[in-house]
Amino acid sequence: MLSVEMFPGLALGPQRIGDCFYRDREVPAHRPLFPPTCDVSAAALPPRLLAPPPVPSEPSSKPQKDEVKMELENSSLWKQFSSVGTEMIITKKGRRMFPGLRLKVSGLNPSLRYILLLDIVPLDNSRYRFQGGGWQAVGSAEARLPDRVFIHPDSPATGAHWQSRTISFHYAKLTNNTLDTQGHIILHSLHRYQPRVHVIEARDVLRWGGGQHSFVFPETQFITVTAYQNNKITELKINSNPFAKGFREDGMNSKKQRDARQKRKIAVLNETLDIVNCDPCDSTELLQQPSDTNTDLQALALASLPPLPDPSCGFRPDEASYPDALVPEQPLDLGQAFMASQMTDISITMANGMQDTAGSEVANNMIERSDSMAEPAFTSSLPAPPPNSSSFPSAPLPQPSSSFSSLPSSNTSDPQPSIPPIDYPSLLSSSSPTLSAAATTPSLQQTSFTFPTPPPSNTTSPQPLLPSSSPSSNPYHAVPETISPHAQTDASFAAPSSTGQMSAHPLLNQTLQQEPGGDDSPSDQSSAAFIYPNVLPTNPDSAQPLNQPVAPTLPCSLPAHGASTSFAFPSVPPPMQNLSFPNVSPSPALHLPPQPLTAAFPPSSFPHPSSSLPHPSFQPSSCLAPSFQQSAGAHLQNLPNPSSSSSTSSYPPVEIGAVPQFNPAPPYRPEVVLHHPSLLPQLDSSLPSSTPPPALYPAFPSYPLRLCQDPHSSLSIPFRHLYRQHQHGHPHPQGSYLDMSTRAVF
DNA sequence: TCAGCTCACACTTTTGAATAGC
DNA sequence: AGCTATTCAAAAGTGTGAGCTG
Repeated sequence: MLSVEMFPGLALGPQRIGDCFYRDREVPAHRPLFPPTCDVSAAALPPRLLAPPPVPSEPSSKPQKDEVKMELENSSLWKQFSSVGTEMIITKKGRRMFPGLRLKVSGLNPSLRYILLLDIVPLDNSRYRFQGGGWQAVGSAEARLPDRVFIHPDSPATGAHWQSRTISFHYAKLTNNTLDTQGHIILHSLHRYQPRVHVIEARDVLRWGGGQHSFVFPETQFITVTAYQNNKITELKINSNPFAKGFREDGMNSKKQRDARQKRKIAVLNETLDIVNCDPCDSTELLQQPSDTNTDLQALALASLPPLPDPSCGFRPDEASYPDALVPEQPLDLGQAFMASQMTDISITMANGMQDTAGSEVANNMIERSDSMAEPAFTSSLPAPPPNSSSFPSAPLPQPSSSFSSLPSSNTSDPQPSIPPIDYPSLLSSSSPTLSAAATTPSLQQTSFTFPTPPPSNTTSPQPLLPSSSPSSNPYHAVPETISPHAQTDASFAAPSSTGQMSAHPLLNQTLQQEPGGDDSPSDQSSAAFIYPNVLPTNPDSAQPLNQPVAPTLPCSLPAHGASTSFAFPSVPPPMQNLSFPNVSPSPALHLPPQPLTAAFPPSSFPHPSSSLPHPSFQPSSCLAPSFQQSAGAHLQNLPNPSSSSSTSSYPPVEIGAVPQFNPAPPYRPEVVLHHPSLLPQLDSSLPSSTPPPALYPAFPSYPLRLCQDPHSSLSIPFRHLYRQHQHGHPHPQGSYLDMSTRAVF
C-alpha cells in the first residue's frame, strides 16, 4: 500500500486538491477529483473535508482549455463489444487491447505541447465470473496492482499534431504478470476496468504543468480474462480483429479448417496404422468405422508401432481426405473423397466469402479500419446493443451513484443479471453537439489532471494525499499560470533545489544535446527516445499562468552519463511523482468523503512551493456544473440521453463517483511505468536512490524532441519503468525520494 | 472435480530488408 | 547514383485447444 509516509511527496498541498475538476465546456463544473484508490480513504473522511468547489474567480482565462474535446472514433465498435460485455485477454507477455482506443482530440492549442496518457483503473471492488451467460460479481477484488501509465509514443507533441490525426493507444499492452518488466499495464484477471485518457499540457518537455484533461469513455470498460468466456465476444473479436481473420468462417484457421487439418492428420496416422497393420481383415472393419474418434484412438495407439512396408494393407477412414492415401485399389475414390472434402470446405469458404463480400468484407474492411477508422462498419449477427445497456453484470458493489444502471443484457435469460448497465447515453449525454454522431464524447472531462495516488488505507500510509487544506485554503482554486506553455521558462529549468531529483539518462542527455527543433513532425521522430529534460523543481508558480493548476513537480534522480542531473516533472502522474518527492507535509486532505463527485485522480503531491501559492483556479464558471453542485450524487443515468441531449451544447456534468470505476478500489501498490522510450534510460538499475546533484538544463525549446510517431520504432525500445518507492521503503530524510534500488528496474 | 491459467500451435498482418527496375 | 516498386522473410498479433495447477 502506498502511503504518504512512504511517499511524502504524495501529500498534497492545499492547492493540489483543486487540481482535479470536472469541467463542462459550457457549464464548467468545478469538482475535485479523487482517484479510486483514494475513495476508500475518502469515504472514511468526513464530507466536510471536501470543500465545495470554489467559485471561479477567473472564468475562462484560457478559452482553449475549455474547448478541449475528445472523441472515441471507434465508439460504435466499442459499443458493440460493450453491449455483449467486453472482455480483454491478458497474458503474461502482454496482450494488446482490442478494440483499441482510437481518439480524436480537438480544442488544443496548436502550438502548445501535450502529453497523452492512458491508464486503466478498476471499476469496482469485485471479482467477476462468467455464469449463466453473464458476468457476475463473485467476490471482492484482489489487491490493486501497481498503477502503470502508458504514454502515447508521440508525446509530447503539439496540439496541431494531436489534432491532425487519430490518436491510437493500440500499442498499449495488458498483462496479468505482476512482475512484468516490459512496462505493460498490469491488471487482474476477471476484474472490471475502465481505461482513461489524459491530456496533459506540457509547457515544455520537462514540465507537465499546463492544463490537464481526463477523458473516460464508459463503453470502453471491460473485464479482463485469460480466455474468452463469452462466445459472442469471441465472435466479435474474430470478426473485427484482422489478426484473427484466420479464425473466421472463411479463414484457414477456422473451426472447419482446423477440423479438416485434424482429420488429415488423423488420416496420416491412419495410414501409418495401415502400414503397421497389414491385416486385411482388420482394415475392412476399420473402414467401416465412421467415427473419427475411433480412428484417432487407433491411430494414436498404433502410431508408435513400427511401420510395415506393405502399403496395400490398412484401413481408410471415411473422412480420410488425405490426398496421398495409400489405397491402390481406390486411389480415385480417395482422391475424390479428399477433393470432395476439400471442395466442401472450399465451397463453403467461397460461399462465405461471397456472402462476406457484403458482410464479412465490409466487416473486414471495417475491422481493418477499426484500428484506423473511427466508425467500424462491423455488422454482426449479434443484436444491436441497446444504446443504454451493457451486458456487464452489475456488480453488487456499493455504488452510491452509479451511472451504470442494471440493464437487461442481451442475456435476458440470465437468471442473475449482474451486469451493471452501462448507460452510455447518460454518460454521453455530455457529448458535445459539435461531435459527430458516431463520435463518443468522453463522460469525464477534467480541467485539471492528476494521477491517482495510493490511498492511505493502511496504517503505514494513512497520510493524506490531499493537503490538510481547510476550506479556507480554497484548495479548489487553481493557481493561475503566469507563464504560457510556450514560454520558455528557462528559470524553471534551473536545478531543482528540492530533494527529489531525477538524474538524466545518457540517452536523455544525448537528446538534450541535440537540436531541440521542437518539430513534432513524425519525421523528426527518428529517435524513439523521448527525452524529458531535467526540469528544475523550482517554484513553477511564478512561471505558471493563472488559471492553471499548479503542476506538481516530479523530481527524480537518474544517472546521466555518470553524473546525475536533476530531473523534475512539474506535474506528473502521481505514480511518477512517487518516484521522488520533496518533503511534503502530509495532510488530512486524503480523508475525502466518498462523494460521487470525487475526482478520478487523487491529487498528486506537489513538492514545490506551490503550496504557499494561491490555489490554481479553474474557471469556476466553466468548471462547475450546476447539476453537479446541486446533487453530488447525481447519477449518470439521470443524465439526459445522448440521443436526446445530443442537441444540447452543454455537457451535463458527469460524476466520477457515480461511475463504478471511481468507486472505492482496493488498496494497491502504486507503481508507475511510463511507457515511453524517453523514460527507459532513467530506469537503469544503477539509479541512485539518493538525490543526485541538481543539474541545470536548457529550457524546453532547446531540447530535441524525439517524437515517436512511428510506434514501432518507439516500441522497439523497452518501456522504461519508473517505480514508485517501494512500499516498505522508508521515507527519505528530506521527504520522499526515489528508491529505485529497492525495486527491480528495467 | 473444476475453474482458471499457461503454452504451443496455425494463421494472419505488419514490418523491414533486399532486390529489381526506371 | 537516386528513387520507387516489388518480393521475401521475420516478427508480432490473433484465438484455439490441450494440458497444468490449485
